[in-house]
Parts: sequence; C-alpha cells; structure tokens
Amino acid sequence: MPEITIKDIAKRCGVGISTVSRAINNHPDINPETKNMIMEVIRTTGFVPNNSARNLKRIDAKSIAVLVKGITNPLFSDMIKIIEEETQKKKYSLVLKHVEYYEDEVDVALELVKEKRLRGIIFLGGYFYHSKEKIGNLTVPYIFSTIGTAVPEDMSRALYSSIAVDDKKESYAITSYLIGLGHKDIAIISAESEINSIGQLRLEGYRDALKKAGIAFNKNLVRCVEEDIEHYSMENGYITAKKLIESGEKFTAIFATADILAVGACRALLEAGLRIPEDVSVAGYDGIDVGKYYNPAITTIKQPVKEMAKTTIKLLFDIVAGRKSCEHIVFPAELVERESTGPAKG
Amino acid sequence: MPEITIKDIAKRCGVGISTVSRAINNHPDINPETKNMIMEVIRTTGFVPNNSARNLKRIDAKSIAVLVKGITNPLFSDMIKIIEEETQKKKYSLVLKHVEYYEDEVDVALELVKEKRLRGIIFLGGYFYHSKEKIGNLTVPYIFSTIGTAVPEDMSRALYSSIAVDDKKESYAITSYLIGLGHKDIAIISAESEINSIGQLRLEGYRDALKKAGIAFNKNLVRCVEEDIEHYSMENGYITAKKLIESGEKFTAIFATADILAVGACRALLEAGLRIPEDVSVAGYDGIDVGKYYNPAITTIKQPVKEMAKTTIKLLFDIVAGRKSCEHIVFPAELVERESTGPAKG
DNA sequence: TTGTACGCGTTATCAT
DNA sequence: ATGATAACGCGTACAA
Repeated sequence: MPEITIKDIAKRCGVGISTVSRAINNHPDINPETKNMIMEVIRTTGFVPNNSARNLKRIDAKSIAVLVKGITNPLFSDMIKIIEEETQKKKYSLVLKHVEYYEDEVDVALELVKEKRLRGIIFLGGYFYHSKEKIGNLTVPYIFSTIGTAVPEDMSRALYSSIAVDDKKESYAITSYLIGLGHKDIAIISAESEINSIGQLRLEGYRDALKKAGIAFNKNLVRCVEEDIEHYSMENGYITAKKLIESGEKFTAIFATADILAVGACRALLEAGLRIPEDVSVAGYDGIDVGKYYNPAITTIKQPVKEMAKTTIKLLFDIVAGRKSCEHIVFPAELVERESTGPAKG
Repeated sequence: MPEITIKDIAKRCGVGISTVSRAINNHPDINPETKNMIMEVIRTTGFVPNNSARNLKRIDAKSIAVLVKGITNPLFSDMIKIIEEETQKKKYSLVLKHVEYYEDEVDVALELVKEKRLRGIIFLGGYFYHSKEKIGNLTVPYIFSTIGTAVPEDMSRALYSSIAVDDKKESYAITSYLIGLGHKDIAIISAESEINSIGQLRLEGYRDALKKAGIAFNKNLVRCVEEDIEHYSMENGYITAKKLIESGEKFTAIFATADILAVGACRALLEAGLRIPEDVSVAGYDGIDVGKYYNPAITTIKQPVKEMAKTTIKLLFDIVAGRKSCEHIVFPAELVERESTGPAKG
C-alpha cells in the first residue's frame, strides 16, 4: 500500500516540502492563500502526517505520560481525568499508557521517553521494586502516585517523588474505629500477601490496632483473597467472605481492605442470612462510588483522590520547570461512617 | 541531554551498526559471542532503542490496536483482557489507545495506523457517524465492537464489520418481562438523547413493548440523565431517579438502561423508603458484576461480553489473513432474573 | 515568502 | 558473520 506522504502533497500542490510542513504546523511565515490551498488538498487527499517521523525529529514535545498499571481500578479513572484537564491547561499533551501486569513499568517508561520525547512521567499503580541503576536511566522527572501502591522504604527517597496515603495509619484508624464500637473479633480480607504491598501495609495497621487495644491476634480471621482470579473484585470479596462464614470462626466485624471487596463480602453475609450491621459490621477502604450507593452504604476510608491528582500534576510541572526537586507528600484520608457499621452484637 | 543511540553502542563495541541491530532484534546470522558482548554493553549502558525510528523503518509490525472510548465502562475491561490474550497467542502485539470523548476515533485511528504500522483495529465504544470518505482512508481492517454503541444503519454495511447486541430487541424483551409481571406504569432512565445512540435504541425497544401491550406511552416516565456529569454513573442514576420520585408521577417499575444507573436508582428508592421489588421493581441492562452483588441483586439483560470479545478478535484475524471480508454479527443477550423485580403492587 | 538539503535513529539491502 | 549505505517521513537551518 503506497502510503501518502508530505512529498506527495507538495508535488500535488506544486510547492516545496517545507511549505507543506509550515501549513500543517501553523507556522507564521506562510502565505494564507497557499496555506488554504495546501490544507484543502490535504483534506481531499486524506493525508495524515506520520507521528513516528515527527517524534524522531522533534526535540520539543511538551508532553507528559501517565503509566497506569490496572485500568480496572476505579480510583484511577478520577485521577486520570483530573490529570488530563490540568495537562491541557498547560498546553501539554498527555500520553496515557496501559502497562500490563507482567510488564516492568520502568522499562515501558524508558521506551516511551525516547519515543515521545516526554518531559515527565506519572506512575499510577504497580509496585516499585526498581533497582537504582535502572531507574537512574530515567532522565526525565517522574512521580509515583501511590494510590493503591506501596513504595519500598529502601528506595533512595532523594531519587524520586511520591504522593501517597499512609495505608498503615489509615488502616489502623478504621480498625480502631471498629474496636471502639465494641468489636473484638474482627476479620480482615486482604488482597496481597507480598511484602510492601498495600495489602500488607493495611494488614499491619490492623494488627497494630488490635495490639494497642489488647486484643489477641487470631490468624484464622485473616483471609487472603483467591490468587487465581482478579484480586480486587467483588467476586473475590464474595468468595473469601463466604469461606470465612463457612469456617465457623466467630466474628462480629469484617474489615475489607478495599471497597470492592467489601461489596462482595456484604453479599455473602446477606445470603447467609446475616444482617448488616446488626449481626456483622463491614468496613471498606478506598472511598469509591459503589460504597456510597450500596445497600447498606459502606463505611470506609476515603482517599482524597482529586486532591492527590491535583497535587501530583502540579508537582510534576513544578519539577519540570525546575522550581522544585523531589518531594514526598502524604495525604490524610477520611473515615466516612455510613450504614454498614454499628455497635458489636451483645 | 545526549541521548544514547545505536551508533554509540556500535562504537563502544567496535562493531558496525547493523551488527548491533542484529543483536537487538534476535537475528539469526550473528555470532553468539559478539551478540553477548553487545548485549552486555547495552545492559550496562542502559540503552533503549528509539521506537519512533523503528516504526519509521519497519514494514512488518504484526500489531493491532484497540481504540477505547470510555475506559470507565466496566464492560470493556473484560473485553480488553480477552483481546489481549488472543492477540498474544497470535504473536501479535496490542496497542491500547484511550480516545477522549471529544476526539474523533477515526482520526485517531488514521494517525495510529501510520505511526505504528497496524494490521487491524478494533473500535470499542463511541458513536460512529463517520463519513464514507473519511473511513475510506482507513486502509487496514477494522471492526466496530458495539457493546455500548450504535452503528448507524445508513453506513454502508459492506465497508465495515461489526459485533453487536440488538439493543432494541433486548430492551423490548426486558420491558415485556416487566409488563408480564403486571407493571403498567414503567419509568425508563435513559442516558443519551442523540439519534442512533444506544440510549435511543433502548428507548425504542421500550416504546415498542408498551405499544404491543396496549399501554399508553407517558412521556413523564421517560427520564434522561443529567448532561453535565458522567452519563453512565451511579450518581446520575441516583439523581435522575430521585427527581422522578419527587415529581410525584406514579410508577411501579423502573427500567434503567444500564446497570450502573440501576444501582443509583435503587439507592434513591431505598432512601425514599420504598421497597424493592415490593413497592417498585428495578431492571437494568448490561450484566456487570455490581448488579449481581447489589442488595437486592438486580435483574438485567446480560451481554455475552466474553463471547463477543472472542468473536471480535477472531474475525479481525480472519480478515487480516484474508480468510474473510466484512461480517456483521449480532449476539443474543440473556435476561437474568434476580431479586429486584417482582409482581406489580396491588 | 518559499524551496533545497541535511539529519533524526533505526532497519533492510547489498556487498564483503 | 559483518559492515557500509540507502531508505523511512518529517522538520528545519539555510539559501534564494
């Protein structure tokens, strides 16, 4: 297939290549008439400039990228939307790239930087066990926005920026809240078992809260989701809660480490004939929409997604502009009491 | 920043450029020793080939793309996952591209084809009012997978392929189901007012069903979602249902044209002290997870997402391989009766 | 205002 | 097995 190029347009118009280029890129020094003529030919001929060739030449791209690991995560949608808006305001273009779960996000970033001449990168999701040397190759500014992610503490903090919620602390807070309601047998549904994962951090907060209250830790109340299906899914929350119920282990509350798991857990409880919160209280984490509209509405730790997104993009532009270097910002989350939690039974 | 290129590697290794290229691309005719040496240098030096340059040269890309309009749509996640799997099996690479709601998907496709040398395209979401001439510029095979999309009938059917569910028919089916339960005052919550949108098609099915049953059409029972917030969202379902309730108009059932709207509607009903389905029945459309786990579980029209995705990718590869030309496949959906619908009151 | 010619980083072709 | 060189399509100094 003979792809149509800028040369063909030039020939057809009886002008030079550069004139066509000028027309395409809205350059000032070009005769409006010739420009119109050229644009007309381009329209009728259906010519589309080849981006690869453009990127290859261009030094100045004015674009940043968001690398998302896990498009399924509803928290990301809101963040992306805000990042898009702010990026547009700055007259930058945004490259949104979906990273497969088996891909290394830094490798993907490295490629993308060369390909698109990026000025900066935002990492959304994924874990970050990246060697210093590899991440050192990343010559453009980057930020780990760790909603749903854990940044290992051993990573040199001067090397990167991060925006995050303190998972351990917030997890501690909601567990303490349940304890305050009189609950002692609190089950936890956790999504990951790897070290430094958010699942682990949230689990730690839970343990700390129990310890503080002098409640013995019962490992039978710690339930990890199924490995072979999507970890963060209603289905997995449902299955895991169902197993918990059928195990006969006693509990009066469940802390699901994600709202999406909480929904599934609620369903399992309801199907077992248990009332929420009269028989069992359920608390979630994240603050996504579904928790608000569920019946009963689910008590949760709400992450300030919008503020975090705004801060993320602002920080990135500050760094790009040389106004700032690395920063590590931790946002407080909010405990939202709704209908799914109440005093412990009896 | 002095970007490191293949030339630098060649110099450093004391070999020719082409040898380095061969090493990178796993070409057969290269001495394993030199290859190892080169790869080692590449590793230590952190060299990453420039994709723009590669795409510019390459004839043979073996890649296809999915253009998604509306990442929020949970239906798409499942489809994408399957498409990814199948694509990998065929040793193709997949380019996933998010199209902004204000962008023209065909324009984006046109660019992408040139940039990435695509072999085929799958359109997910979006509407398709594309002029023949414009879409005629698309020289590679493409498929409109119309889950959540309407293909205008006036489009020359020989020009494109499509995979779809008959929105009108299925909408007719679920409305008839409600009528069969004795409902006469059935409200509908619809998401779009544009002609040929799925919203409209589903509305038509609803009207047809009423007509068939001899029930007068009451325009006060047709409620369109708010324009200024995300159309397909729980929030919008909630707001719209709330307005309906407060209007005082009488109804015993609601047909929400998307499960996600149905969830919001349920919440509004429950907050108004109405019981589901005793006072009001609620039916959705789509068959997404949340409907299954909601309380009450929501009766719906379930789209065979996985089968559709499999068929889509299979058809695309068949067309790419020249085994087939255009096809238009309509899938039957399934009416799933759950807890949110019951006999009409009184 | 417009056209010519070079180079961006890579792969493919053709010698060697 | 390896190296030199011509494209790929476009932007841009520079010349006209």
